[in-house]
Amino acid sequence: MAKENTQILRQRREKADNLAALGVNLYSNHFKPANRIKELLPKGEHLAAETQDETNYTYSVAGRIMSMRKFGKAAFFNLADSSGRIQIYIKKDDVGDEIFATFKKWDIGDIVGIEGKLFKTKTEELSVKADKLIMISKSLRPLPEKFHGLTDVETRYRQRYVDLIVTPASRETFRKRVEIIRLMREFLANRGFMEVETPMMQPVPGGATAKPFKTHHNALDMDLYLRIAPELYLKRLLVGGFERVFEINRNFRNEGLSTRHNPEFTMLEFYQAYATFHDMMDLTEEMVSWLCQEVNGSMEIEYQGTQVNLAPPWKRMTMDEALVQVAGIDAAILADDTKVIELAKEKGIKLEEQAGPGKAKTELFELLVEEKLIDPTFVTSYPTEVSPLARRNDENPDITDRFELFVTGRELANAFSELNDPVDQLQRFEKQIAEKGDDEEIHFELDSDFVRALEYGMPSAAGEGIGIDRLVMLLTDAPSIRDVILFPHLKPEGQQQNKKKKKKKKKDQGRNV
RNA sequence: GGGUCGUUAACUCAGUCGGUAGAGUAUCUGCCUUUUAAGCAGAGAGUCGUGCGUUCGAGUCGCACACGACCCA
Repeated sequence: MAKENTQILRQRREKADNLAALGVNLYSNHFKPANRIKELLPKGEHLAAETQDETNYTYSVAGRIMSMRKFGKAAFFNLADSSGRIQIYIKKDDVGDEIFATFKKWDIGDIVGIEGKLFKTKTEELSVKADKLIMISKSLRPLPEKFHGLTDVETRYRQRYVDLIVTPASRETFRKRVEIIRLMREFLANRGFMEVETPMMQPVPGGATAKPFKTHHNALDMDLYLRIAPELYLKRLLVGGFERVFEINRNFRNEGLSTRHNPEFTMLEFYQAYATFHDMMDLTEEMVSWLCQEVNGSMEIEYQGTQVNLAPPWKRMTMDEALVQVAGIDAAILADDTKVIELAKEKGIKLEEQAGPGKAKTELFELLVEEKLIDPTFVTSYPTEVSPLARRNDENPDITDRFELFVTGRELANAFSELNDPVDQLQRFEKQIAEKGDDEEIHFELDSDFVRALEYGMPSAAGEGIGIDRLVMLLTDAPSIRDVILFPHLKPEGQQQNKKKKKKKKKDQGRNV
């Protein structure tokens, strides 16, 4: 954290005090800008250099002072509101000695209101010649340097408000994020999907294999988990008769942080009755390529220096095909259960005792294929062994009617024809519990109410999850998930002492035992 | 969890072989009524991430820790 009593902060506070002493309200609340800056720009387009707007209309705008060029008896500064930026010109002769004297105490970073008329300077920059000025909010901290801006990523994440003030690219990324989500809702609503909200606090966390966060409800005196996925609740809604549902909201996973993982992340999950995973592929292809076109104006984009083409149709291949075509594995090995497991071990993959060929294939895929799938590729026919919630293929019970979507070597979506046989589902849950690995934090409990729901009958259906953060990363060319989350999780600043104490305590306990 | 790199003024960054801490922007003072990384002259501004150590002397060398970035698991 920045030191809190530096010279520059003291000077700013003094200046504010001086202004207040002159009777200026530093935090006034009555100025209502009649115009947004963006509206003004076309109104002055036709003006020639050094001429004033012939309508002589008085506009009013409000915003933050971004830069300032002061002269003895005049000044230029740039004012930014959420719509854009415009230059303001103030002249002592126009506003009078008193007002000009208070203006001299204005700083870069202050939020102010301006009334005035449009004109063009001799360098042909459209500007507002100020008649009236009002202080709306005095800034007590200096903004980062005007030329380089804020480049320290830690400060950009911790003090996103400063980042948003001074980094246009950052504002643009978050505008795009909002737009992507808005368009996604529009796309799904147009196809008859209903947006619903299901519990974020769940007594039994399910729908994925992940470590949950635990919390506690005091009045009920019961533990609850922050959801790792909404899947099991959305399927209950299919049972209830809502045939097309979706939810866009946060999931929480109590796992490591990286450029691709934030503990809370946003997922779109949607379910459609009487559909198969093939329908989901069609829908996904259509939706994501359209989103890209809408947001970027093209389906061909660059992600971190790599060209990616999102124009349909997208490649579709089974996991076996991917292992043969992309990883160059002999098809004969894939057909032989023991040889597949041997190959995985040769490649250095550690498999648990009970792991079968399906697990081995999936691991081989992750190791040898994933990162090579740059243009969007649907990989289908995942082994049943690694797909506890997906419907088995009618011809081959060892594989499921499932796909994952990969773009730029990363998983972007996961979908399948849903398992709606309650007996099969119960058995798979039981098997999962019996085989629970050595990781105690992965909380796997049987959701018997979900099985009961299936027993009432769930229509055949397909469902899908799309990681919104990763999609936004792709469509905004962001290298880190923290660049697309407004307030990403970071370790707290300045708590060294606490941590040290904790560590010491642990050590002491260790010795006593 | 492991490795590599980074942390110096509000911001962006220099800092040589271990010898009194530097620049630009920002700030302050003066001049300046069409500038736009305005200009000119001057000034102030530092817990060199934190702690311990080596040394006559540490921003610089060593160790530990914190935070961050990247890579790996």
